Amino acid sequence: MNRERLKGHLDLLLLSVLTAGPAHGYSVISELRRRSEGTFDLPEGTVYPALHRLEDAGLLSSSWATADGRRRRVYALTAPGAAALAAERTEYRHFTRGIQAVLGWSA
Amino acid sequence: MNRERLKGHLDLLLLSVLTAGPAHGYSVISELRRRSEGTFDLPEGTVYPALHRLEDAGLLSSSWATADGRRRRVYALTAPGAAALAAERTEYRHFTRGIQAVLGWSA
DNA sequence: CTTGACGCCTAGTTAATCTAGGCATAGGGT
DNA sequence: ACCCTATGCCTAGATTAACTAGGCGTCAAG
Repeated sequence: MNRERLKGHLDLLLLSVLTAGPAHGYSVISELRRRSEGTFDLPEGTVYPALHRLEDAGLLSSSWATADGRRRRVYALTAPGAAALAAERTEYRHFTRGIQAVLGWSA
Repeated sequence: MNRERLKGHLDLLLLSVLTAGPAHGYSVISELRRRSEGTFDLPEGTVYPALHRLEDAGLLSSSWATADGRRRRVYALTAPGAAALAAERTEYRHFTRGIQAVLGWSA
């Protein structure tokens, strides 16, 4: 997948994964890869800064956890985050409708 | 429409518009706005450089025309351009399938 | 004791798009 | 005459999202 295509859609993906429940960064990456069947195999350098940004924006909250001697930062969707996700979904649909209209796809 | 979302999809849109026949830059912008019902209202500073890039890549060919005392550069899809468009469409579908899979949309 | 999976992080780079201007013709309004 | 808008083209530089390329550390397997 051409990376440029992802731009502007990353937050949608991250917030979406976290609707299933709190998760740490590494597992978010795995889950994204698993759900998309390899289409979205994002480097850590993409995901971690994005999670930090979303937390700074108040859309996620995080806390440290330890499992098997490894420390993890676990992220959870906040109420504003859920609202932002809903907005992202709406915008995404708007976007795809626009593309389809231009392409002449009735779908 | 958040502009970031467009990134990586611009070529798809431009090439798509030109499947309807040759057109000049300004009309491509209008057509994009019309077909998408205002969703894609792109600044000239976005479209003109993109058309130049596509022409440099051999996906478009251009020629000057004059109408009503105004000069226009008319762009037409080349054979490689049509092939690139087909590839773009496939990649776009791949992209949307990935998103939908992550969002849990069966669509 | 090295390799790989797990797990986190960030400084600097890249590159696509946008901003903000410039230039020119035509026509309508005042 | 003058200005404004629509039409039509262009580009240098700014913006900014995502990526590259590293770093650090734990643990289990071979």
